[in-house]
Amino acid sequence: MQVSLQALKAFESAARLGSFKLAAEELSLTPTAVSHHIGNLESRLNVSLFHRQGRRVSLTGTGSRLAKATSDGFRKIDNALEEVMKAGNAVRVTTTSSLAAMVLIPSQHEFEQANPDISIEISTGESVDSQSYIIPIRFGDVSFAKESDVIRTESFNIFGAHGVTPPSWSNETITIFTTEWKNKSLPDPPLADWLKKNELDWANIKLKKFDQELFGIQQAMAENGLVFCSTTLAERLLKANLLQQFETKTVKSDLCYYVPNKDSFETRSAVMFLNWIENILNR
Amino acid sequence: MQVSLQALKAFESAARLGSFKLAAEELSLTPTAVSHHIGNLESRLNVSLFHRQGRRVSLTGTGSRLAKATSDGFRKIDNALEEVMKAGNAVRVTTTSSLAAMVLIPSQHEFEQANPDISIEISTGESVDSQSYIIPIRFGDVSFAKESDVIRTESFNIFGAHGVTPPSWSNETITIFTTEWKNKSLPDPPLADWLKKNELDWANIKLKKFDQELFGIQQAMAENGLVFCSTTLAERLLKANLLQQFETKTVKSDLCYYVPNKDSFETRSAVMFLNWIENILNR
DNA sequence: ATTATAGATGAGTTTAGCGCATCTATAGGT
DNA sequence: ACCTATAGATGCGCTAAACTCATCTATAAT
Repeated sequence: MQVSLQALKAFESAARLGSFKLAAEELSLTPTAVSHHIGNLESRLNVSLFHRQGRRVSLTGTGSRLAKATSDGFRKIDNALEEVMKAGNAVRVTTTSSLAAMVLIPSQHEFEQANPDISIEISTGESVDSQSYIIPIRFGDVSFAKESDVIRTESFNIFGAHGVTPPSWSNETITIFTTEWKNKSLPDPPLADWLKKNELDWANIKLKKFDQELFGIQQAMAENGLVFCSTTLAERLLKANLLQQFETKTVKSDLCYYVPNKDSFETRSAVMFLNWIENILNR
Repeated sequence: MQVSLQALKAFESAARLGSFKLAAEELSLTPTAVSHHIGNLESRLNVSLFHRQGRRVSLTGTGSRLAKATSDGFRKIDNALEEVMKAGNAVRVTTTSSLAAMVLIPSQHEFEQANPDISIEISTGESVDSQSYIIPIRFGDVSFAKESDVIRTESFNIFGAHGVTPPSWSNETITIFTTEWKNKSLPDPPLADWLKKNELDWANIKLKKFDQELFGIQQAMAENGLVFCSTTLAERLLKANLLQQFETKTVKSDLCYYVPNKDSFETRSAVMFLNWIENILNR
């Protein structure tokens, strides 16, 4: 290399700020270092870049031409670096309200404790800017997702609020909260399968539908009722004794959570997060 | 600074060439150094920039985004640097054919010997691109030039080819080569003044005019004749005994050589050259 | 299978970059 | 007009960053 890049950086700063002292502050250096750098640059290029008017400096013609180019060049590089660093030290996730509220947000703290240098931003809703560096955890039909992208296949069961007495499936009329997705192309919750597997029928069952699993679960807890929902969402509440499960059997569904092109996330933080969330969901 | 510029430079090169080894060669480093730089970069940014496929590397998505920016940025800077360095290590001059042929070109070698790191390009003709970094040595009316720009005021005299017998001004008819500028706004050579100062008259004088002093001088030498020209151009030929001067007195003229905005040239080489040529012309 | 090559890794060495002390010139206040 | 405070220049010594060397691994080529 003919000239040092650090010298150019010092020059760029000094040129932009019109002062070696200010440049030194910006770069966390002493004015001495800046002076050395610029002197070095001038002698290597055989050009004077600043007019020295006693204790004041001003750019020469050549100096300002060079300053234009260095400023533009370094700005371009700095912007790209900032982008990359943002991506490297934070994880931005978007997903459904239900997964966010029931799993991600409650566990967020645990992850950030284990990885103090990585911060997580969780957003819900369809603001799929498809902006690079955002990790989308999608909810959908398992047959539409690449196998390697799937992080959790959904199983369903009936859960009851804490303290509710186990229902007697034959005698009384039972109200069950369940979900009817807004998006009609999604497979329905496998209630029919579940009844079959548990050798029950529709006779005494009354359904109450919400468009997000989250709402059914909350309603069940609020009204001491029953909810038919995914084990994924119920798990934490079971452990916390806010929900209970009965002697019923879990059924698989065609639903899953997946991250499109999961393996294309290259930042350390994204990789850490994806490993972690996959572990959380499947433990 | 968060990341080292040299590491970025190494990354840019490796990204562009697709190989650490080639990058190392380009930067005159060992592959080890490039590997260290890129590893360092990746760990500081918390991002992997290259996929390592055994002994082969390829950019990740993030890597190629960053590479785009760094390549653009460094290219911009490098181009500007090259411009400046060209200006710093070479002098480009344009001037009249006469000054070029009679003074600049014959002395060019001497300057380049004294300043081995500076090369001179001399061009004539009106290709005044007004391109930056070109030094124009103009020939014109002294009253039109800034005083500080003038590097030589012209004096004129009669000179004869080597071996020609001094003319007897009174008896015979004498042919004198002189100049009539193409550019009519230039002051004529001060032949009238010269005759007056030397107490001679037009009686026996026959003029032959060229549009450049150079031609008159060459013609005089070729035909053993006399030429009325500037001392500036004659000087070197006098020393070389190719021309001789007589007992006549020199007269000043309103003509001069000047360099517009002479003091605005900031490159070391331009400054060196200007000092040197001013010295040559006035010694 | 064997060899040659690209890159990774760790430790030792060199040098570029930086700060300190000192000096000069000047802007700004009294 | 003088004094003071400030910006920058310069020379020298130190340290951390950058580089190389030796060694190791994986893989492409033959």
